[in-house]
Order: sequence, then C-alpha cells, then structure tokens
Amino acid sequence: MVQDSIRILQAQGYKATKPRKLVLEVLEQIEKPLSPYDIQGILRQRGKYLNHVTIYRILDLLCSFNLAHKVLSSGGFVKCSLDAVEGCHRFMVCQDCGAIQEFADKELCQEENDLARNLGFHTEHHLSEFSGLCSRCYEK
Amino acid sequence: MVQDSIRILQAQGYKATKPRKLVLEVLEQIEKPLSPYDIQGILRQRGKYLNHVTIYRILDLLCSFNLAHKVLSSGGFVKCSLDAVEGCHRFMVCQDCGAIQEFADKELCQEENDLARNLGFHTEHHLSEFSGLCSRCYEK
DNA sequence: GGCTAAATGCAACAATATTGCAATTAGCCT
DNA sequence: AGGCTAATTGCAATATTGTTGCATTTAGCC
Repeated sequence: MVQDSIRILQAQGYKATKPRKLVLEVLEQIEKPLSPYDIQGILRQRGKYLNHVTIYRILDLLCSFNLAHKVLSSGGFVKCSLDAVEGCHRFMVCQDCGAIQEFADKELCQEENDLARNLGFHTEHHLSEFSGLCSRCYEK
Repeated sequence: MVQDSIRILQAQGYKATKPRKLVLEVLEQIEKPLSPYDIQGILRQRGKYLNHVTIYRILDLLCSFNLAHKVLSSGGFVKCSLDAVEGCHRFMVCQDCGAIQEFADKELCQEENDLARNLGFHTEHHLSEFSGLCSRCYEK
C-alpha cells in the first residue's frame, strides 16, 4: 500500500506530499521497471504533471529507504515488495512481458559471500538480477 | 592478450583493425570498469584519437562475443578474464580502489536457477555483481 | 489563517547513447 | 606493390538519461 510507504517516510521526518503519493501509486499499480520518464508519461496520461527532476528525487528517496529499487538490467525502478527480510533483494525479470518478481534468500547470500571470501574479496553488497520467463509466459 | 581476442574476432569474419586493438589494449592494461568516454580520454592522453561512436561499437562487438562485459553497477566495461568456463560471469568490484575481479561458479548458478524455479521463474541469464573490499584494500 | 522549512518546478546543462551517411581502411586479388 | 570492395570508422546531429542552482509553492505546525 502507498499509505504504508508514506508512513515510513513520515516516521523519518519526510512530508506526505502529493507527488510522492503519485509516484508510489504508479509503481504499485504497474509492477514493471519504470524509468522516471516512463512514470512522468503515465502520470501525464492521467492528467497529472510532475517535473522529471521531482521524480528522480522521489525515487532516490524511496531507494534510500529500500521502499523502491533500481533494476540495473533495465534501468527502471520498482516498488519494493519485501519487508524485513534477510539477505539482499533479488529480481526476476520476464524477458517477454517485463513483469518483475522480487525475492531474498539469506543462505544464497551467505554462499556468495563465502565464495568471494575464498577469492580474497570481502562482500558488502550484492547485485542480483535474473532474466528469463515468468510462469505465465513460459506456458505459451 | 589483445592478440587472442583479435584472433577470435577474425575467426568470426571481423577485421583486425587499429581501433579494435587500441580499445582492447586499454581494457587489458586498466583492470577497472571504463566507460567509452573514459577509454577515449585515456587514448587521447596517448596521442590517439577514436570517435566515441567507434568505441561504443567496438565494445558492443566485444560484448557480443563475451570478450568484454558491461559492469552495470558502475556502467563501465571490462575485458573478460575467463575463458570457456561454465556458469555466468560474476564480478567483484572494490568500493575503494575500483579494481575488478571476475569469476564463475556453475553450482551457484544451478542453485539460483533452482530457487527461481521454485518461484515459477525459468531463468535464462544471471546478472551478478558484488561490491565490497578487495584483499589489498581490506588490509588497511 | 499565517509561518517556515521542506519540497517542487524551472531552466540550463552534463553525461551517456544512438542513427544515417560520407570517408577511410583491411584484406584480398591480381 | 597497386587496385578493388565490403567492412569499418568518423562526423554531425539528435535522443535519452541524469544533475545542479535557484525561485516558487506547499505540508505541517502554531
């Protein structure tokens, strides 16, 4: 829910503004990675206007609290669908329909850390994105 | 070696041009992710000029044969340091010095595929990048 | 309703990336 | 070695993505 994210921001001293709600709404409704300009376009279709700079700033803010993530393989942003999980947030992006699914797995992170550690590397953060076919598109 | 990459390109019918060798040289000497414009700057310092479009095209070509990779967390390109391994190519990028190390692990890929499969997703490709500290920077 | 800090809009610009077409060059053939 | 031709590169223009400083507006508070 948009309201949940807004409350988290408020708890940190950030205001519950109309632009922030609009961006969160779009991210929540369209579960695919969206660029700031995509978001601007969708809002424009709905008769709303936000400056792209504003959208960039809102996405930065959301990402800084893990309320959204940037999906690097597509460059778009998605609303975070996990809360209070252990392990880094991973994404599965469908090549066909673009739909995105998020998950986390503590053990997998640990294994990755161990593997890296054996190569002398001390991991602090993982980036992990899978591309392939979601179940719906795989059926076809 | 630059020459090895060049031979692979030639085997595919691509020419062994001076610009291709120059880009490969830079990637091989500087083992950090470099943007096309970084590469252009380095070459300029050496008194060589390449148009940035040319560099983009060369990097695209190298990536299409896995002779180079784009590191998405930094947006730069690196020369591939593995050959004929099984499993996707993963990167460990040092937050301090920017140095990059590449590795692959077939079992890790398999585990990732299995995890995704349990969530209904059929993985075709992994993106996996770690950030943290290389051994040298960790000592400090 | 008015006040003030926070947030947004605006304008300009920087960085990154792509396209079409003209000029050049590598590899091949004498 | 010199010429031929397709492949490659350079150039110019443009698209896309992202950032900065400052004026204007607004949310949250009294």
